[in-house]
Amino acid sequence: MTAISPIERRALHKDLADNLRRAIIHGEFKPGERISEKALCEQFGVSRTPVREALKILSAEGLIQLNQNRGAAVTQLTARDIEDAFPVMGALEALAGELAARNATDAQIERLQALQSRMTAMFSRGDRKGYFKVNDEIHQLILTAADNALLARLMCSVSAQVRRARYQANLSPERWAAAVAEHEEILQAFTERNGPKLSRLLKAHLANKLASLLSAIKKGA
Amino acid sequence: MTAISPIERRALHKDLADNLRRAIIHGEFKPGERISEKALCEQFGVSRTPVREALKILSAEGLIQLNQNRGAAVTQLTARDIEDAFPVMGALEALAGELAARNATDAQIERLQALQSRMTAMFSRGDRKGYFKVNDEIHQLILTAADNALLARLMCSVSAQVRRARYQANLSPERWAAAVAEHEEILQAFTERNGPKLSRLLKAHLANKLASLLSAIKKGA
DNA sequence: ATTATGTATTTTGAATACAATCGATCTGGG
DNA sequence: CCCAGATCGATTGTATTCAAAATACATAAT
Repeated sequence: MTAISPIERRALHKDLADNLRRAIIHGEFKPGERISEKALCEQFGVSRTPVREALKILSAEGLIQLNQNRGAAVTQLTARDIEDAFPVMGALEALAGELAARNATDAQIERLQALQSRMTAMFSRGDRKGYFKVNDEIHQLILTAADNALLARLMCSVSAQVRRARYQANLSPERWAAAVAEHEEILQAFTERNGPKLSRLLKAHLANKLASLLSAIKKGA
Repeated sequence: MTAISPIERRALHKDLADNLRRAIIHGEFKPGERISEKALCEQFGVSRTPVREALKILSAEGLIQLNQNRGAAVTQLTARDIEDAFPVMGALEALAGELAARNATDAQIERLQALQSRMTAMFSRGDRKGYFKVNDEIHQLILTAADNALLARLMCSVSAQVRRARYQANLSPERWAAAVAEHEEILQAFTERNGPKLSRLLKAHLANKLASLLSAIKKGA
């Protein structure tokens, strides 16, 4: 017997925006690459109207740039962009950590512990994709625990850009191992509900992550 | 003799978005008010396509909400929204202050001093509108001095919401006087290039501002 | 009288059609 | 051979048209 639930009716432009966003973040569209409306229409089998609406959304989110009469192009992440992201993400993550440590339910902390061990497993198995997935879930959980809609919105937008850089610049094995260790410490602080410590660790973790991204970007450029 | 400058060719949807954004922030569209596409078309004398594109942009910015098949409505600012904005704006402004104190040119600091006295003049003259205008210019200048594109983008988006609340909730005379005094201190810290002090003052200033907004919103609701 | 149901009107969603702009290629002159 | 200007194709911007959904209204049944 299937349960009865309200059937969701999604708008085309929303679906398109979601698909494109994921594709761009995952690097399926390369930075700087031009995006043709017509190509998208054929690819998705829809008319130009919803495609154009989706592009406007992504443009507002900063994932693509719209040039007058010259179409859309995936925004290039420069070294400067990453450098700018450092302090901003730092400030936001620190805040998220503080709020999360204060507001998290015990269930959420348990869930965090579970995710942490799953992530460690991914690492020892060498499963990059799985690792990133769990990693994202952890950050998502922290954001949920922080319980601040505005903060969530901003971090979502910023982290999309950072994730994009992460797909561009491949993670080095050394950095990966370090990241896992750092996450262990972060979890520890969380269970202690030690806000300041958590905030500091998150900040350091981020700084390390971004520094590694930055060097990778610079090497690539 | 008129100077020759490149004529800008702005896209219709961009113009529309800019106009609507200003209108919403200035409270010309009331929170919760429904926005009819047809009405906008007639008002601006354009077809629905660019109007719809503009609405998508504003929706991505969080100024309006799009309900499936039910059109657009100006987002309601709840007390919770303002409460959430507290720590976020605080973190961002603190960061902006820190960066600005480090990076500002002498010319920018001079300009800041000029703006400060203009603002004081507006206050003593009781010119609310002029005061807000100069006030915005000051915050804009700090953002410019901070020289961080990402930070600027985020603060712009968040402060748009806060400004919206400001137009909703009328500033009390006491709060106004206090704000002017606070700005004086902020300027002082700036000229001293005292980053930490600046950061602290901006944070306090913001907390006072938001607290006053919050009480006004709550009273109104 | 009140609730439910069917119909009409309005409004939004998406597709198509038309206009304007840009880039590239082609042509003629130096 | 190279460069300036015109022309053509392709792509984007805007308007119009068609389709689907939601709201409002009227009617009927309890």
